[in-house]
Amino acid sequence: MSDEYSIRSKKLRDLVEAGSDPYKNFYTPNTNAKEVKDKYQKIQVGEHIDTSIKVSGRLITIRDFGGSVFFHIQDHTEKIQCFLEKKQNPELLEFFKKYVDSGDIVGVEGSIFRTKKGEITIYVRSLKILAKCLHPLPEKWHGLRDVETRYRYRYLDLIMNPEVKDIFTRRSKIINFIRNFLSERGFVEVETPYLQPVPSGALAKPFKTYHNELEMNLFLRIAPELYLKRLIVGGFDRVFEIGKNFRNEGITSYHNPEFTMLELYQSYANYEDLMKLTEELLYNLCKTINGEPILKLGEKVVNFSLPLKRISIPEKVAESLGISKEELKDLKLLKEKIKGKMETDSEDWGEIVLEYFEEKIADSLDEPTFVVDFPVSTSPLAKRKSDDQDYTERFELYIFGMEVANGFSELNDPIDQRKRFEEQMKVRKTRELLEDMDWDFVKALEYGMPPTAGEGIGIDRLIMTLTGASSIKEVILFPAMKPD
RNA sequence: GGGUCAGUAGCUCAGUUGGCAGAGCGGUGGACUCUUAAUCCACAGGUCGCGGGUUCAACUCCCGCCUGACCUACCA
Repeated sequence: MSDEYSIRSKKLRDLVEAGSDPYKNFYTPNTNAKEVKDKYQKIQVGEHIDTSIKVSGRLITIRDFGGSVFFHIQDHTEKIQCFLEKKQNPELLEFFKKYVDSGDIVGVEGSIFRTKKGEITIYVRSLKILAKCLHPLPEKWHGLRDVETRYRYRYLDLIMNPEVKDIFTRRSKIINFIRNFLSERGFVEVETPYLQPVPSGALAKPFKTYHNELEMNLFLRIAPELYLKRLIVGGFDRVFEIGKNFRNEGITSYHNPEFTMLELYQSYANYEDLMKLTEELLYNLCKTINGEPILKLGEKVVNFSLPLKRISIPEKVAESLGISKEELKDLKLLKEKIKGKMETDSEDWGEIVLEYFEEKIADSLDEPTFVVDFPVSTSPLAKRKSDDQDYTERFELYIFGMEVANGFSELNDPIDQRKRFEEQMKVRKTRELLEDMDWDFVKALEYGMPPTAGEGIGIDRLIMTLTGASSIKEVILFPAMKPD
C-alpha cells in the first residue's frame, strides 16, 4: 500500500464512502481558462472582482502552504491558477488536502483576483472532483520526454506537452482549410473503397485481408486513384478525397504504414493548372494559419510567396554533368558522365536521369520547388509533353528535400493503359506480386475519360513542413509501433 | 535489410577500474496563508529492458533476444 496507485485508489474508495462520487456525470463550466484571462486582463494587483466563474480541467500542479493552496488547472484552452484559503472555506481546504491529487479532473467555482506576483487567479469558493486520476503525472519540470512513451501513451503526451496538442490542432485547421479551398473551387468530396479486390493506383506492397461472407481476398488500398478517375468518367468534373492509404513497407521518419493522402482530379485541366492550384492552395493556407506566406520554424524558413520556384530535371541534370540538354539524351554519354559520381544498375535512360536527380539534387531542395520534366519511362500514367516526347506533363513538389505532392496530366488512352497494365503484370510476376490488375478501370477508360489532371498531396508530410516536425510520428496521433 | 546509440524508482537523469542501487521531481508524515520548479525536516519507493554466460562478486564484461531513436539501404 505504498505505491501511488494504491494511495490514490484508497482516496477514491474513501471518497465513495464519504458519499462523494469521484466520477461525476456532468459539470457545466460557464467559461474557460483563456476566456477568463482575456476578460480580466486589465485588473490590478490586489483587485478582486466579485463574480462567479466556473471552469473545469485537469489539476496539474499544487503548491501547499498549510493555510492556503495554489494550484493550476489546465483545460482545452490553457492553464489558469486557482487559490484556496482556509479563511474562505476551512472544510473545502481540508477536503482538498485529503482527497485531491495532481492529475485529477476538477471543477472550480469562484471569483477573480490578481495575486501579488501578478497572476490572474480564481479565488475558489467550491471545488468538485469530476474524475479521479489514479496514476501520478510525469514530472512537472522536465515533463514527458521519452519519445517511445510519448507515442505509446499519447494521452500522457498531450497532457504534459501542450505543443503536441498545438500540432494536432494545426493539423485539423490545415485539413479544414484544404476542404474549404477545394469545395469553393467546385471540387466534390467523395469517398472510395478502402477495401479493394485489386490494390491499384500505385506500386506498393499492400495489406491483405479476407471477407468471410464473400469468400474473397481483399486489400487495404494503396491509393484511391483508379476509383477517382472512374468518377471523372462518370461525369464528375472535379473530385477529391482525403483519406488513408495503407502500404505494407518500411517505417521511417517520413513513412508510416497508414498515412493520409489528398487526391484530386480536375477534368479539362492539365498539370500546369494543377501547379497553379497547388501554389495558390499553399500560399493561402500558409497565410491563413500563419498570417503571412513566409513561415519561420526555428532556423528553417519556408517561403510560399508566388510563384513557387520551378526547376526542370533535364536542365539541372545536364548542368550538373556539364553537358547540354541534347547531349543528355545520349544514353552512352550519360552513363560515361555519371561514372564515379553515382552507382546504378539500371539500363534505362529515364531511370538513370531521375535517379541522378533524386540522389544529387532533390535532397537539397529546401524551398518549396516544383520539379518538372520527368522522363517518360519513370511516369507510366502521365501524358507526354507535346513539344518533347521524351518527357511527361508531370510535376512533383519538394519541400525540405521531401516529396510532398505529385501530379500530372492523366493518361486517358485505354489502349495505352491496357498495354501498361500488361507490362506491370510482367514486372509484378518477377517481383512475386501476383495480384491481378484492375481491368475494369481500363473498361471505364474505354467509355472515354475527358482530358484530366490529377494530383496527390501527402497530408502528413505537408503538415510536417508546416509545423517543423522532423518525424512523421510527430504529426500522426497514433503512429505505428511494435507491441511493447 | 545493414550500421551506430539508448533502455536504471511513476517522471527526468547520475552510477568511476567489476565490489552495499543514487539524486531531483513526484509520493507519504510533519511545519508553513501570495506561491508558481514554493521552502524546510523526516520517511517510503528498484524485475538496473528480457534470457543466458564469465566471475568469489555483474547495472558494469561476453553472447542472444525485445523495444525505440538516428544514419543508411529499399521505396510511383
